[in-house]
Amino acid sequence: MTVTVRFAPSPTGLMHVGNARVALINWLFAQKSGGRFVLRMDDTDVERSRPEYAAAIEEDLNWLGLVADDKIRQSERLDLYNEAVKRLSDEGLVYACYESPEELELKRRMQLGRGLPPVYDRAALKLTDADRHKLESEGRKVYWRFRLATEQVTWVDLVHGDLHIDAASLSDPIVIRSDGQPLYTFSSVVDDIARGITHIIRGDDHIPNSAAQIQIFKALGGIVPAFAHLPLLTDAQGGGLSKRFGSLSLAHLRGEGVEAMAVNSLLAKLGTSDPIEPRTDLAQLVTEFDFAKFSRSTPKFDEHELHRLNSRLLHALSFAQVQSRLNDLGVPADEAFWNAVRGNLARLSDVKLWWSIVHGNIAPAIVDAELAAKAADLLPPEPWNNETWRAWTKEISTATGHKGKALYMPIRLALTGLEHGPELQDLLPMIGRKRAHARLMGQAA
RNA sequence: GACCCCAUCGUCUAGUGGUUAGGACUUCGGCUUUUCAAGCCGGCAACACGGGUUCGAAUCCCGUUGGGGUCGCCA
Repeated sequence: MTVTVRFAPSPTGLMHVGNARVALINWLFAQKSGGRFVLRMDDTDVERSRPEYAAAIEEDLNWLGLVADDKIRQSERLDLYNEAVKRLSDEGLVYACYESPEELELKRRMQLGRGLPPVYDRAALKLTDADRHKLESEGRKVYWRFRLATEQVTWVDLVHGDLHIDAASLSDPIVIRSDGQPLYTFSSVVDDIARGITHIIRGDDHIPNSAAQIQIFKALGGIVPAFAHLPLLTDAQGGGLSKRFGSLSLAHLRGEGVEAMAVNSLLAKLGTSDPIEPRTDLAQLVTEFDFAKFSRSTPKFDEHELHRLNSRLLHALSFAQVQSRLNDLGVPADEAFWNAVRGNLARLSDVKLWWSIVHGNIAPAIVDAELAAKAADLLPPEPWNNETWRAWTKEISTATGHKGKALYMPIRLALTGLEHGPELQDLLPMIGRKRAHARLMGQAA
């Protein structure tokens, strides 16, 4: 059977690093197994789902490079769910209930107050046909629950190993709301069967769901897929990631100039035994992927680590890998320039700054006018090459007696206007004699 | 409250009864004649606690503590 996985976001908000990690790992596993990756929009919650979020999620996924082999929307498949419910209710595995949400909430509060687990008491199971008619004639809306078998549900999880949940500790899941809308726990299983999903890879928080869903898979006559429950990411303080939702959204990170491959590299390696190192393409992440490398404990996601990784990634990018994007930024294709400056980039758009320092017009920073003027004087005639810098600074040193930082820093400031930057040996020939001379004399050039 | 998951340097982890407890990131120091980056060399830094089992425990068992998750007509 071909491996088939799915990423099933609900389009109720922007993708953040936690969702992205689940999507990535699904995709990597599919690639590694020569399988398929299905994108399923879980948009059955009509009140919260928004088409613009669905579009944003797809945009984020494309940015990361996680292209789906197949796309489905649950809102377009309601008939499928209704038909499945009909089948199960004929078999007595799904039953009609009539409590209002408020009544259920009250029941839960009372159970909690008595120190009991807030599990549905199955009162509706005791209803007779006459009771049901009466309730319906009173205008009560019916909703449907799946009747869980009281058993120990066990499975071998790809990351956790043996897992077991006592179904008695779970409420019978609601499969159809009183407004007729199917609910996730159920519709998800129907689609997983319909699409032949072989592996469900999702967050740890779904472990209790999985127990109920395994029973639904069996009730529907489907093959129970393998499960992999990934430990949820926490923030650097160990708290839930949801608090930082906004700033950790993919859209936000992208806006900050974080590379897609920096995100992919971190998310693929965090919580695994592999060192966290930048990878410039997804193919390498695919070959390195293995569930056996994943730890069972919750890793901390550190935004600073992402930014450090982003810098390291940029420094390692070859000219060929960025050429077209440099064009998009309006920076002419120049391999020598790229190789000179890439080690100083925190984000790709920083190249624009260096391009203007080399070829544009900037104001120099003069801290030692006398030294700068002398240096301008000693500028050799062009053509220049990588040896020019060494020969020139040596002459300045002999002429002025300056050396070390006292020699180099004023010149760097005059030439680039900045304290930090690439090797001047590489930059100087690109800046050229005319600009260098003007800047050393304190003129913008 | 009930149920589930988890516990090794600051962080990500290796380790499956006998190791000087290893690596990566961070950090610190040094080298590469200035800065930044990269590279190399070196240093600091961990088995949550308490009981067992055993000749021997980071490793197996029990308990405690701590952290995370779930208990929705959300997904």
